[in-house]
Parts: sequence; C-alpha cells; structure tokens
Amino acid sequence: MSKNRSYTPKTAADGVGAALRFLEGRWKLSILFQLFGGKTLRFSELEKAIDGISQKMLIQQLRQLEVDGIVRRTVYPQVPPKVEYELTDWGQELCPALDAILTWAEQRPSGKPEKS
Amino acid sequence: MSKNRSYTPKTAADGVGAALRFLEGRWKLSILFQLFGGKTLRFSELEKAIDGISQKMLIQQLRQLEVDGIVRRTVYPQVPPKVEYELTDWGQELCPALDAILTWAEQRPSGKPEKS
DNA sequence: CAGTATCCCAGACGATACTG
DNA sequence: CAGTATCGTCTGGGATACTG
Repeated sequence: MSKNRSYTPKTAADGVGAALRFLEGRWKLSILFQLFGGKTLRFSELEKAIDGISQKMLIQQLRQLEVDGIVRRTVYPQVPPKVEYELTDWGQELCPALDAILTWAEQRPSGKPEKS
Repeated sequence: MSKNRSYTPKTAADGVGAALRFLEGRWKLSILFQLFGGKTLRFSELEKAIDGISQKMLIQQLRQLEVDGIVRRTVYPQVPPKVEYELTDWGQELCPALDAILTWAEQRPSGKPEKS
C-alpha cells in the first residue's frame, strides 16, 4: 500500500524504462536464465554455460546485476579462488515477469494481417 | 497448442531477448504509453506529447514499431498531410506484460539487505 | 580460478537543416 | 504537416593480453 499507483504516460514509461534498464546488456538474460530456479554457479561454470561470452563481459554484467540487487556474489577465501553466484529473492521474482513478456512475444501474428 | 513450450536456459534467454528487442530504443516506451488504451494520435500530437523527442527520432522509432507489428500507421491522402498512429491488437497486449515488469520493479528492496 | 587492463569499432542517438 | 538528409558524438561491447 505504500506505492503511488497512478501513472501518467510519462511516469509509466519512466518506471518501465528503469525496470528494463536492469536487464539491458548483451548477456544479462543468459546469466539470469542460468540462475533461475535457485541455481548457484561458479564464475567458471557460468563461463562454460554461456556460449561466446568473454571473461570481461561476464564479470561486467555480473557486477551490474550485483549492484542492482539481482544477483548475489559469494567469495570463498581460499586458493585457488572460488566465487559463487546466485539470484537474490528479488531476482527470482523476475521469472514470472519475463514469462509474461515471452508469452506476449509468442502471441505475435506471424504473417501480414489481412485486416486490423 | 502450436508452440514448443520447453525452454532451455539458452532458448528462453533468446526468446525473451527477441521480445525485449521490440522495446529497445530511447523513445519506444514513451510512444507506447501514449497509445495504450486504444488512443489514436497524429504525428504532431505525439511530437508534442513526448518531451524532448526530435522528428527524426520519432519517425524512426515509429517505423520500427510499425514493421514489428506493434503500431499501425494510417495515412489520410490530403493536403496538408494527416497521419495517425495507434497500437495493433498485439501491441495493446503488451500492457499487462509491462505491468508485470513494473510491479516487479516496485518490489525492489530499497536499502542494503541485512540477510539473504 | 577469477578476475584486470587496453585498444578499438559499429551503431544508436542528437543537432540541425531541408522538402513534398 | 509529416517527414528526409547529413553530420558528429558517445558508449556498449568485442578482441586480446596480463595478474593476484
């Protein structure tokens, strides 16, 4: 009950824009879908699971997801290093929202419509 | 029943990525939210309604939305020209999906979490 | 293993001017 | 009114090499 729920076209666009910015980045969705369902993966496991990603991009996108509060990073202080990544509770909540988008995309009329 | 509903992390990420690509572009959401609810607007009305947009960007984003099947463009052959824009049925369907995203964003824990 | 550090480039975007 | 046409900038991302 604490949020203001009346949106103008502008505030709604801004709100959704801010939300989508969390997902912007060539590899974010790939990372997210590797971690959905409560999975926990090491840096090297993500690197292997996501085809074509470089170490630079992997760490960059992970860092952004981390500061945004979507991914949690856990360091095990040992040699050789071990770092694990998993979704936060809020990050897991993304799943149904992305599913809504996916469902929408599937509804797309394929050919050129006759009318309307 | 015609769609394949089993997703791997990769195919799901690709699917959502493809869907989000329809929304990519600095002004697309602003345009969309002007047109949600079945509203029909002329080029110049959109230009006035969306603060800061240039003619170049407005037409560019509108064209993309049009070829993607989200926006419908209607030309009235008269002088001076009159062109109207409105959402397609599929475009209107975006509304609930974007609402899911917005709701997710509102759920975001604001401060630094104590635990988990 | 899990990162950093550089260099580079395509393409998205903005500013501005012009036109059927 | 509803667009085109140019030009310049900026930044996300790729390639590659190095390190605690």
